[in-house]
Amino acid sequence: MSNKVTLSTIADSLGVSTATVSLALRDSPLVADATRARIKEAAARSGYIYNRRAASLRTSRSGIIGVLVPDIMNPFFAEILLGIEEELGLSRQTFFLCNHRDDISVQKNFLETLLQFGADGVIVSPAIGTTAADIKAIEDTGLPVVMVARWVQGSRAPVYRGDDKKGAYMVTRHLIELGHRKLAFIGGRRETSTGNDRREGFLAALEQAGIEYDPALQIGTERTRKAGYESVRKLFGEKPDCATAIVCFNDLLAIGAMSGLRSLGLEPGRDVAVTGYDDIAEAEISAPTLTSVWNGQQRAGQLAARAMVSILSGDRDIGEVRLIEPELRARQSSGGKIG
Amino acid sequence: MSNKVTLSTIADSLGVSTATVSLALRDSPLVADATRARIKEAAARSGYIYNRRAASLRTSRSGIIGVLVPDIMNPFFAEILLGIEEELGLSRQTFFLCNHRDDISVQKNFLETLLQFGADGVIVSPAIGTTAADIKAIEDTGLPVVMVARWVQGSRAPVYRGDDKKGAYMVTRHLIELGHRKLAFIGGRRETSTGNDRREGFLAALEQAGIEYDPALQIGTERTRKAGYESVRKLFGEKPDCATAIVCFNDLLAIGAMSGLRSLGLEPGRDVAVTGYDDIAEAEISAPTLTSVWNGQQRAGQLAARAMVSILSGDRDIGEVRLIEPELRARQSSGGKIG
DNA sequence: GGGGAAATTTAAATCGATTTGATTCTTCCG
DNA sequence: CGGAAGAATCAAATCGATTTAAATTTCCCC
Repeated sequence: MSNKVTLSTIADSLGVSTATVSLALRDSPLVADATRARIKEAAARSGYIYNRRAASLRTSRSGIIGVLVPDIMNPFFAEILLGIEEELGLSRQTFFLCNHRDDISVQKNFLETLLQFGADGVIVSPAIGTTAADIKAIEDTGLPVVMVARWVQGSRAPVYRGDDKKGAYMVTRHLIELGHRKLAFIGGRRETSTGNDRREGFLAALEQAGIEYDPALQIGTERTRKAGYESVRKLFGEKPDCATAIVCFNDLLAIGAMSGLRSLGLEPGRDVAVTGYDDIAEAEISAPTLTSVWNGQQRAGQLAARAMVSILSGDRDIGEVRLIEPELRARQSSGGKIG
Repeated sequence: MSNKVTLSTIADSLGVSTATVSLALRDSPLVADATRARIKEAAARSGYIYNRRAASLRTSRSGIIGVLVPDIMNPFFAEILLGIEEELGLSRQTFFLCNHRDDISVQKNFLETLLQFGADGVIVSPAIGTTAADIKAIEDTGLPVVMVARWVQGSRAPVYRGDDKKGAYMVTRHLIELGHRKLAFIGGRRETSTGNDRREGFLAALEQAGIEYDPALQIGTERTRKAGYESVRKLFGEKPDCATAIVCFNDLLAIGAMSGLRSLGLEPGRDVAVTGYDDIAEAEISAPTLTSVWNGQQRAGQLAARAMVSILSGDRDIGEVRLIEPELRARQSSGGKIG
């Protein structure tokens, strides 16, 4: 209750020095057990609040880790966050979250703020337009950087992510094996590494099957349910038979796409096959259930966080499992397993 | 690039005192224009990074606002965050986000951390189980508290939220006017103020219409898509005609519920009416489109943030529009407007 | 009981920005 | 030219915890 309890308040009340109090509270073996007990008791009783800014000013360690993601509303990134949260919680690190919305100036501002607060490290899924030089600039200030989900051409910072190209290849191949020859691809914007990689996987599968690709069937858009809905209405609104299958960049688009198909009187999984990517929780309970690719985003978040913790504790070896093996999850929407 | 640039680095290089540098960088009218220009130029050139912990140690103002929400994956809270973010961005405040997952110990830990960092204020949507005494305890440390979306019985901290009772009444009434007499209610857990309020609104509408309520038709569960899906399968799996309409606590449940109905061969909006709550972006593009209640969550976030900013800048009058008027958004899923 | 090793405790410097009261420098007018 | 008012700058204290070298106490054994 009393207005400001500091180390010296406690020290004075007990007739010891602040040095002793500081050491005692941090369980230093230097102080006698009896003294430690007295001090801890006094601290608790007086409602002492540890002042991190003072401590961190002195030690230049803040216990803060910055986490930047493009879109927390997107379950893909929300699941990454879950993984990060879980792992950082274990080592009692606090994190500052930034939702940069792929706006590079938001990202930049936040990084600046992190520096001002003396953050210990950054875990980032970089915004569209981030360059290797940008990443380098952060590292040059002494802030270790770990990337997650997205990577940046030319940067040597560690990245934890699913193998997007391989996963996209797998799901496309799945559709081709079911007999589809006219495949649309939605949401593969080239500006992000994931967009590029998944697109490449898609094209690789087509090429391998000798299918020529029709660029008109590729709509690069936002990656929201709404975008999926609208893209499908645009594509199929005019020509309902333009394609028999839709490969979506992610599950959100796929869910929107299915809704879009229905609004046109087409039944997803029967009239048109639809696949997603990421295998978010919703994929299992959509109607029809959604064929997707498990991408291990939660695991990627975990690994990235663990790597950061290792780096901060001085390890140089931060584990080399950085590319997560994707898994196809065939469900009703691709028509592969209707019923 | 040089390793640590501080105020005195700059001061030395220019042959002035740190006092002058500090004042100049903060645009104090005390320093001469020419001097200010020289100093700013030197700061920029040397890559000076403002050290907030040092500043905040001295001033005891940190520029940090803590924001706590139950679940960032839930679009309802994500939209609140959007509002908060937008508003705080305007006044260049940083915020620490905590996703407490309705775990009261997570909430407690985070509040402790905020105190240690010397946060200036807290905007919170309290976890289940939070008491007025808990809120009081925070306020007693000198941290101003503003609540959003949820309120706590007995607490006098300002709350910005939609009028849940009224909204639930409106949507239930809408169904009754369409002729429904057997209404189920999903997700109205009593532990949160929103759950309670919406449930009361629902019951009020029934009572007013002279409909007796069947407790078996009320399933209180999680508030996820998955829970909606499963609840419906439980209710309608055994007795497909147990109800003709489902009032869901929120849109997520409603979307899951529609999916659940479909999986049982029932068509939402035709065989069974479904309504949601919150009017999240997805409501408009689900198939069928979802009847919901606009709850103004983004606006609530904005207002809460604005109130916090006012409080911090010393205003005592923080505006009294704290209860947002809900609006019914009738769409296809309630069968009120099929086609 | 003396001496030295081991165990405790402490004084004081430090981290970097802010702020106040004092000092120095300008201006300008009588 | 003297000096008062105003402008610009500065020295030094301060915020609160950490840390190191030094001081003090305790302990043990001969």
